[in-house]
Amino acid sequence: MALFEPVDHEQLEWTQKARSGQLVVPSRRHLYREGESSNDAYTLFDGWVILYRSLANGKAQILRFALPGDFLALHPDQNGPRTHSAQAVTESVVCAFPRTELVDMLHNHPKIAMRLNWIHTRDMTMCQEHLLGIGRKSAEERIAFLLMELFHRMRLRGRANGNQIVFPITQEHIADAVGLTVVHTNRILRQLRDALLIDCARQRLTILDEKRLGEVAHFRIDMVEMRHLI
Amino acid sequence: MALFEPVDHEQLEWTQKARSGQLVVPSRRHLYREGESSNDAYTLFDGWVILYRSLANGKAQILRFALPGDFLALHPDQNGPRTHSAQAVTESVVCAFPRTELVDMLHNHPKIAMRLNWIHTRDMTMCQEHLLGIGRKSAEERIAFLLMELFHRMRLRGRANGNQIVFPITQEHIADAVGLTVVHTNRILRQLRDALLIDCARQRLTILDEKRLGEVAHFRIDMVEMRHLI
DNA sequence: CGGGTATTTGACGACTGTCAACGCCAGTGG
DNA sequence: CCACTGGCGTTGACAGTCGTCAAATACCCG
Repeated sequence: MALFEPVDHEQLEWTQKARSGQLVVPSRRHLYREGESSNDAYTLFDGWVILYRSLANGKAQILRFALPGDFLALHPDQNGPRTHSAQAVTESVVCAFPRTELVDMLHNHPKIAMRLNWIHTRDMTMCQEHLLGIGRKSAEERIAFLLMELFHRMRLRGRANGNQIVFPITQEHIADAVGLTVVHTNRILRQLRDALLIDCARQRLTILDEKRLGEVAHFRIDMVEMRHLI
Repeated sequence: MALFEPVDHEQLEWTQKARSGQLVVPSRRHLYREGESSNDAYTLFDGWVILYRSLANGKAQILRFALPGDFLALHPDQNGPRTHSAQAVTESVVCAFPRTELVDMLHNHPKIAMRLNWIHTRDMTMCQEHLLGIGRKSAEERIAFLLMELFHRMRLRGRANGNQIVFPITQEHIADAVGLTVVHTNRILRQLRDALLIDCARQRLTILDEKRLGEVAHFRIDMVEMRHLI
C-alpha cells in the first residue's frame, strides 16, 4: 500500500526529506486534472479520492477509488500531462513529493524501485479486474463486486466497524465507476437492499449478508487479500 | 516498447545474458494461463498475442493486444499466480527470461528500473483508456477506436503498408476486447464498411477514411504517439 | 426553515444480447 | 477434382437489460 513502509532506516529518512509536505484537500476539490502538467506524486493519508477520466460529452469513468495509504499520480512522463483527474470525495490529507525525487529514488534505492514495481503490477491487476467487470458482468454483479471490494479494502485498513464502513460516495460515483447510469444504479441498489444483502444510508454501508453478496458478485476474497497484504 | 533498448552497452550485454532464450509459440497456443505460477516474463518479438481474463460462465475479456516489442507477464508477485492468460493469435516469437533476473536488474541497473517504471505507467494509462471506452462509449465508438489504435500501433512499428495492416484477429477477438457480442460487433463492422470508413477481409484491415474514422472514434493520435515514442 | 443536492420511481425507448439459420472459405481426404 | 467438414462471418427476428426523460421525495447545510 504505502510506498515507504518496509524499507530500512536510512532510506526511510531519505524519503522523509523528499516529502514536500502534507496537504489538506477539501471535499470536492481537485487534487489535479487531466492535462495539467504533473510535478508531484502523492500518498493519500486520509480520505477518499476518486481518479477518473471524462469525455467531451460530459460522461465520466471512475478509474479507481483511492483509499488511505494508496499512492496517486504515477503518470508516464515526469512533467508530462496528467492522464486522469483526481478529486477529493471527502476532505482528504495527502503527502506530496516532487516526481523528480521519485527518479532519484529509483536510482539510489533499489528496494524502493522494487516496491514501486510491485505497486504498479498490483494496480494493474486491479485495473484489469475492473475492466473484466465492466466488459463482461451484469449490472448487479458489477455493483455487488464494487461494494464487496470497497468493504474489504476498508477492512484491511482497519477501518471497518464490524460489517459496516463509512461510505462517503454517492450513487453517481458508483454509476461512474461501474459504467451505468445513476438511475439504473439506484434500481440495482434497491434490489440488493430488498434482498437484505446490504443496507446503505447516511454515509454508511452495511454488509448484511456477506456470503450471499459475495456469490452475487462472484467475489473471491483472495484477490483483495493478495493485493493488499504485501 | 522494448524494455532493453536505450540503455548503455554494459547493461545491454547483461540483459542478453539474462535471456533464457527465444521461444516460438504456435498459433492458438497459450503462453501461460491465469492461475499458473509465473516464473518467466517475456518480450514479444513477432506475432500477435492476446492477454485476457475469463469468467466461470465462459465469457472472456481481452485486456490487451500485445504487438511486437511489447512486454508481457509483469505479475505482482514473482512465482505468484499469473493474473491473466496469454494466447498466441498468430505464430509468435517471444524471448523469455526468469523473473528473478528482473529483480536483480532492478537492484543493479537503475536505468532499467526507470525504464520499467515508465513501461508500467504507460501500460496503466492504456488500460485506463480502455476502461473509459468500455464503460462510457457506444459500440461504434469502441470498435472504431480499437481499429484506429491497432492501426497506429502497427504503423509505429513500421508494420503498416500505406493505410493497410495485416489483421489476424477474428471478430470474436474484437468483441471480447470491447465488451460486446460477436453478433453486434459484426453489425457495427458492417456499418463501418458500408460507410466506407474501413475495409477488412482476409486478414487485412484497410483504413479507407482515417479522418472520419478518427472522428467516429473520438481518437486522438497524440495518445498513441505519446505512449510509443518513448 | 429554505434551497440545493441526492435519491427514488414510473413510463418509455433504444441499444445490445440471444437464438437460430445460412453462407463463405480453406483445408482435408477420397 | 470434388464432396466433406469446421471455423468464421452474416442476417433476421425477437427479447431484455439498460438508458432517457421527467417528476416527486428525501436529505443535508447554512
